[in-house]
Amino acid sequence: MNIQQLRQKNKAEIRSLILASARKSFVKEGYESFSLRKLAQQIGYSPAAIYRYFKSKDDIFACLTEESFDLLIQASSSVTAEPDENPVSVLKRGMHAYVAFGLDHPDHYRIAFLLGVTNAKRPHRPRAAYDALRVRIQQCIDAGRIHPGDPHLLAQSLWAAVHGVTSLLVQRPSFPWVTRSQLVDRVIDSAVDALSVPQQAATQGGKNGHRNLSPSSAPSRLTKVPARY
Amino acid sequence: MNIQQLRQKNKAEIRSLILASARKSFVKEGYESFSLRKLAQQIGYSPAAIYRYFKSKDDIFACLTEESFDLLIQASSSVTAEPDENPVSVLKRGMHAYVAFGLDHPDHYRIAFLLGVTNAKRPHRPRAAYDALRVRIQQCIDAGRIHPGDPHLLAQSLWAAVHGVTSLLVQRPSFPWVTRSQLVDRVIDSAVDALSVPQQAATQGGKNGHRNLSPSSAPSRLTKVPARY
Amino acid sequence: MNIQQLRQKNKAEIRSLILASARKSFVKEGYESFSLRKLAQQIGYSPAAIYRYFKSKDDIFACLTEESFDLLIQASSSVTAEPDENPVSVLKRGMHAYVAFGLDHPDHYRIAFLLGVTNAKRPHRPRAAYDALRVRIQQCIDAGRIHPGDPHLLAQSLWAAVHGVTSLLVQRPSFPWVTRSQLVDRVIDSAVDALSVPQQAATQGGKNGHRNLSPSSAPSRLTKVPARY
Amino acid sequence: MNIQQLRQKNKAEIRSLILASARKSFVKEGYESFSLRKLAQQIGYSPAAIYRYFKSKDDIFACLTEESFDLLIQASSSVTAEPDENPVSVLKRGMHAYVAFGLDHPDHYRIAFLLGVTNAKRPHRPRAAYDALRVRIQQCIDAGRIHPGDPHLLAQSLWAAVHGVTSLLVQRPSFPWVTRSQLVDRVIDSAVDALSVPQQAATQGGKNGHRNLSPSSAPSRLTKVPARY
DNA sequence: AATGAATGAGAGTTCATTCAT
DNA sequence: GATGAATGAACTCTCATTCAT
Repeated sequence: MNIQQLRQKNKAEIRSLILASARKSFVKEGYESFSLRKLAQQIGYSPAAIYRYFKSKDDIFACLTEESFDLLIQASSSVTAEPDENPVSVLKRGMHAYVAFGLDHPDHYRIAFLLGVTNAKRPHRPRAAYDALRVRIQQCIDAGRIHPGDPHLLAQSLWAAVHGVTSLLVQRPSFPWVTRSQLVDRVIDSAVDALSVPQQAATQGGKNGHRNLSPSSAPSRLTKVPARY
Repeated sequence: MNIQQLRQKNKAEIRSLILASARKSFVKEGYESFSLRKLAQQIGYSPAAIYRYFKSKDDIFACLTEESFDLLIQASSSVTAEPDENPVSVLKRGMHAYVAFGLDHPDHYRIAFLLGVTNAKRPHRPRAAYDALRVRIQQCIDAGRIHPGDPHLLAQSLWAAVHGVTSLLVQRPSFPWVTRSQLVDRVIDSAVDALSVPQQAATQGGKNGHRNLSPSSAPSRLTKVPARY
Repeated sequence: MNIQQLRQKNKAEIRSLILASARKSFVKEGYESFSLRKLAQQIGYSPAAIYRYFKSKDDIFACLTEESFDLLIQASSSVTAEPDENPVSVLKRGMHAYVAFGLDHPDHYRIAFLLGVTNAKRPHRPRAAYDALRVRIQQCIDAGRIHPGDPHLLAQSLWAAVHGVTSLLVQRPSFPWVTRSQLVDRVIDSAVDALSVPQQAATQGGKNGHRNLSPSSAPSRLTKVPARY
Repeated sequence: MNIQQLRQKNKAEIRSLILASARKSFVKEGYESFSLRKLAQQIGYSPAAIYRYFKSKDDIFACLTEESFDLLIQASSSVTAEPDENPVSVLKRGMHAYVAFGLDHPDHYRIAFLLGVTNAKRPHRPRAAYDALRVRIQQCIDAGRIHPGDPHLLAQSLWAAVHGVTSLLVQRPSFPWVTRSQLVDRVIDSAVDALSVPQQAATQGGKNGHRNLSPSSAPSRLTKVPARY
């Protein structure tokens, strides 16, 4: 089995194995019924063995949230500008990457945002993800594509948008949502376009330039965000 | 009869007391360290006494989430159109009421959206709040103030916006947010205005009619949402 | 309902009602899950109300066993000699009455013999039933129908026989027993006949006078024990 | 291997220790006041430690009754025919062994027959003991020593006899019994002899061949059942 | 006569954690 | 490096019982 093989590996990998199993158990069974014993059983170890790799249960949780944040930050920072790509497109692609990460890894997103706070005994860093956002906004402003304004305000409002759609979809999977791509596109487009300086002549030929409320396909084409949600 | 009523009233009050204390403990100490014993101690009862008012711990949680949802729904539904008020204003005021409720009662909001899902053994109803939103959007569309489109898509995108800003502010209180009213206004304005049919001539005399990104004061003036956040 | 009507009655009857319900609950659900609360609920009273009628839970149990013994004694003592009935017949009828009581009221029998002992804090009286038996045996001896011997030894051996068959049938109802009447007849006949002075000439014409091992129908005819088992 | 065996042996021994203590506590204090906590205290363990050896309280009870039945069956099956021993003697010795086991191990007998039923959630097996009895009876019939008849009827009647005397003596130790050996001999002799084909010429010279009601010493001499009761 | 409210005690059970091996 | 054994603490929950009303 996978587990047996992994058990032969080194410490770091076993830590990862434990964390992965912990995350799964934790998200699936909820806080109350998560226990080190069950975790140990799932990975084929004795409960005591876990203490070779983690100081305590809290330590596991801390690592769990840390890891989740790292991945989230990495996912949303990994978006870099393509040659000749306009900064608004980069901004939107970053936001799509953020959402995509949350939808692709709901366990990580849940842990990072649902439990990381109440339980955390040391400060965590959603900050980094936010900072990347703010930098990209500033670049849009500098390029004259977004109306000047407090970059913090703008970044926070965009963060609210992506966090809102992500967390709703992740936490209420059984709600009768419209298709994920429609919803995500709409949220991101609304949030960004509302801040944008209209690019009347070039991009859209319509005389009044008002935004089209049917599912905007443009962002999907521009960005490389997989259409999987 | 009088006695019976008194007793029932008393019982209901004690139930409320227990629920209030439970909510506080629960939100403050988190799921793991919440226990009936501590709860009982906090309200000066023996652990066994609680069972006169609630069938079990799960029952307490169920009541907790139910109550929170009821209040949230009630808060966001309570907004009704004033005479001659345009439907977009009503929509925005409803969204403000939603956010205001979350910020005013963060415990309720946390319980409704953080734990209501993972833990709930019976389906809950964020639905009602969403439906109110959808109806208001439809009224905007009917009035020609919002571009026609799938009301579900529009409602869900607005919900994402208000939930995003609310949950971020509630869950990350220590983050260096801009002022709450600025952020909330911006998020709501962006989300709604992005969907709106421009009212060029009448409301804004500027030649290009683009929205002003400095804190929009218009909605605050129009709506009666208290400026408490 | 029956319960409602009974509730109007006097103290003694309510005591009986409680005892009856207690017996049923107790025998059905076993010792471990029997509780005053459930008992109270079953009879439509509050738990506290029971204390108007019984001092404690132990008191209820004491009364329960006492009552069972009383009924058992009464049942097996109620057999009296008919005119011209020979004493062996009376003896057997008494034994049949004992068994019949146990089979007809398994709850009473169980309580009297299964739990009355371990739990009893004051001495109980299976004695009376035994004494009746002993007296009847003595009458048989006096009539020359049973070989002389220690009446205690004889009585105890007969008691063993009837208790054995009764308790097995009562406690192991799912065992594949032969028909109850066959088994009971056989046990009583064996136990008594083994002590008896053969009545060769009159009753059985066979030269060796050995007993017939096919289901002896004679006792059934002689006695008035209902053939219900 | 050695270590593993030692550990297993040790584990088995501790299980036995726990079971023994449980049996004693249980029989002595009765069902109601038996608890894992007290049990743990008696054997010098923490309550939680017991769960390393038994899955639950019910598991302990199941093992308890199982063990008791095993021993009872083993005890009564262990009687085998000596060379030239007549089958009636074997039958009686088997019955004596049954009673002797019950008297020697009253706790086992109580658990097997008092609680094995009410409490057992899975069917238990008094059956095996009964089957051994039936086989021995059949051998007596085949040898012409017992009158032909339904072996089930005969076996059940004998079982009633031995169970009756055993359970009375075990459950009512304070009753003024005659000496145990007298009573047991009488019960077994009556039950068996009543079924037997008289062996007039050889064994008993008396012209009427009637059984002697003074304590039959014959079985005691023939059998090897210790005269300990 | 009966109840609602309350409690102290205790039940079985699970947990995170330690430590000798 | 890993385990078996063990524990103290805590859990949810039920119980018999009391007492003011």
